[in-house]
Amino acid sequence: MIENKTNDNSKQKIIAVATKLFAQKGFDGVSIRDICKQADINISMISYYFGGKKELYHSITETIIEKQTEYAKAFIDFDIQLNKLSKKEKIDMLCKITDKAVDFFYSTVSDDLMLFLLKEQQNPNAQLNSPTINFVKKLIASIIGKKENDMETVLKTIFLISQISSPRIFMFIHLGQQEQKSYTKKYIQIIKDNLKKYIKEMF
Amino acid sequence: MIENKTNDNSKQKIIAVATKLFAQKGFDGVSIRDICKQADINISMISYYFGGKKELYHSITETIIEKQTEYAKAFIDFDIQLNKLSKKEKIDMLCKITDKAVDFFYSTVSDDLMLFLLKEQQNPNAQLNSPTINFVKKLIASIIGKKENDMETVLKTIFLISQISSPRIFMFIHLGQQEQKSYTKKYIQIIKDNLKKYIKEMF
DNA sequence: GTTTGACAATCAAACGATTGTTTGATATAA
DNA sequence: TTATATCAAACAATCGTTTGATTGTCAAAC
Repeated sequence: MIENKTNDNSKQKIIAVATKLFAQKGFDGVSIRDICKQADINISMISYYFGGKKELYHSITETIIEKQTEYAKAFIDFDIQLNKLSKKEKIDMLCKITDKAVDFFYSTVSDDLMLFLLKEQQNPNAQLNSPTINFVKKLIASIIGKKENDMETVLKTIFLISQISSPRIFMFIHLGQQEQKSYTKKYIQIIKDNLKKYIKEMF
Repeated sequence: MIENKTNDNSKQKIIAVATKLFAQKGFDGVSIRDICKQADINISMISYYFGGKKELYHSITETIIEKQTEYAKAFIDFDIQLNKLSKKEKIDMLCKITDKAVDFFYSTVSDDLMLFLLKEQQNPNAQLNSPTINFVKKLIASIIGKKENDMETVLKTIFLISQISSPRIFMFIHLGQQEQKSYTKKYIQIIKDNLKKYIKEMF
């Protein structure tokens, strides 16, 4: 009584368990035997479905990029008519983006994916080039002036992006899961308010 | 012509290389053969001096705890007379602490140690319990009221601490080393100013 | 309705490579 | 001599991967 044929079930199971374990212990900290044991699946299935451990990891990475790109699409329209906007409109747009960014990180991205993303950001070999971050950079550059290579601008951008994502990361590290859930809603609003205040003070 | 006898040189060499590599690639991402090859030292020396790979890692961890404790000593005197201070004095103290914290992270802690610390913070098995963070928690609790277990207080504390350390982390990730050095000074001041502003707005 | 063949999915077992660790011999300095 | 330091070599264990056989499924042929 074993279910077979066109069984995406196993593939999804592997991805789910792998995402969780990679997020917890990193790429080198997890063996494919660990993954398969927890997913209750034969070891050879990883090579069978993905080609190997690296390819499995890469598969998860691409999922994140897809999610980020999807989220970034909301701002592509703005991107086209960026130079037509006034300074005030641009700043308002930046506030809207931060609002969306916080919502994105707290709704679309699962806890495991979030931790995975965090690990990936610190991976020196990582190839994650967020379209969102690139757009925000361009946006801020267009507000201050046209010096997109101005390092100070980039630094402020990074500072901004860090405020978007880092609080949740610290919640992951320092708080238990139950405590997280009960304070998430209230905390999201705090983050949003602080970000808007910061943006308006910045320009 | 090989230098011998009471040779701390090798031990220090191992620690230096290990700290750098652990920070870059994490505990599981580095083999003791990698460390010894880069330190130009025989493999057996790690077991000889430290007992094993885990013990070597733990040795580096303890170095960080020692540095943090030393830094935290500056506030122990304040800790004793905490309840004698007025609210305004407490807030001023918090501002002083953030100032010291930023200086600490940018002067005492080396780049390798900083990255190592970052990796360690995300390690679910980590045992790093910063005395500094604990003191800041207590301090903020005494400002708001005596509810040290109030989660909102803790959350704000975490938000504060995240602002102290996270910008530097993002500089590590997104900027080259040369760009970092040339903008560090200016950036330290930006961080300090923002932190003080945030603290005074918070209460 | 049954049989057949092709294919995807799963499995236990073995592969060579790499892991952390230990060993026993050797070299150096007190 | 004695103790510390270093070394090449071997150790068992684990790693990612591959193999070859076996399973279940479904459409086509009978």
